[in-house]
Amino acid sequence: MPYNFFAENVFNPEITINSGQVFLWEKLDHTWYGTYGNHILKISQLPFEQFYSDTGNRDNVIAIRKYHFESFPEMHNWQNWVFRLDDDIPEIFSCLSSDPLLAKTMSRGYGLRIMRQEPCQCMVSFVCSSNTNIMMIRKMLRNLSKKFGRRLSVDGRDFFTFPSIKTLHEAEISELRSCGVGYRAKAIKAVAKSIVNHDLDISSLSNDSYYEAKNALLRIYGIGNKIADCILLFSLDKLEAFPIDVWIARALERHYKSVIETDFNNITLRPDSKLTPFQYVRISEIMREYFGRYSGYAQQYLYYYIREAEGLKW
DNA sequence: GTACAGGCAGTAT
DNA sequence: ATACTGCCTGTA
Repeated sequence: MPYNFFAENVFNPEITINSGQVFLWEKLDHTWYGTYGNHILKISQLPFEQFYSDTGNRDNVIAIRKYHFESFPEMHNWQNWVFRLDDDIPEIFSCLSSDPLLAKTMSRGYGLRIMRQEPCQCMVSFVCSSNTNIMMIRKMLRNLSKKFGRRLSVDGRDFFTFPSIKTLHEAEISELRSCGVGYRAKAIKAVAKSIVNHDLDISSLSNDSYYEAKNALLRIYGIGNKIADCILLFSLDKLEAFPIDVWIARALERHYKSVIETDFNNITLRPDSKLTPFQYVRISEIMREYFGRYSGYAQQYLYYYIREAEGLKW
């Protein structure tokens, strides 16, 4: 099944699932299924309901798509948590729209959300993301779930929850590698170990500052700047994080060169869009200052924009 | 066969 | 601080 649900509207048009951040969602027969740690989430589309506008003008018919949310086991009102419905999108829009490119992109992709992921799943997911592509990441995570997760039957179909950290910690490197994760197996174990041993207190990280939490993550083998920023943004509520992958680096090179390459900053972007660790930290700082406390949303819109603009294969 | 894909760690300079 | 290297695995 082709993987093409990038930026598909889930609640037309208020909310969008973005495959760039959530790897274990799939759509089957107009229904979305997703993995949130130990839970399987389900979104079903209901038939369109038609309304006449309040003017009573019969030509002015509005079709509204409604959705039904379920979870296994039951998690009350999970959609509010997972889709961050408390984020004030109009406020975020007004904060970011002083930048012309973002104003344009946000208008077009209005509704793109940052989904809140289960932290342990998020850590493992992005550890798997290094030096590979989205298709491969999805495959790795599906294999891990199938081998180490819990089987759950939903709508007569088998789903697998995400493996617990304890299970991953106890797994042999060779077993992890059998899931196709390659050399990342060592890093997966390192993540699991740091949580099991309480070297990393995952539950406190969202209360810590961006820098404190990031430094804690960076101590773990296999987690560098980019992966740490993804974990912070997608599971630890650090909306000020600005992960820079090669795509974002390309977007910056095309559209934000003047913001970055100033005499004061003394930075020169390389043509191949690769950053040294020092450059990463510096440029990330510059952009976080430029976009402000919702830099993470800016990053998501830029990612959305550049992948669409540069031609992409999913 | 080779290049490449949403990085990272290790080493040398 | 930067440059260079190797790394699993599947696809083009």
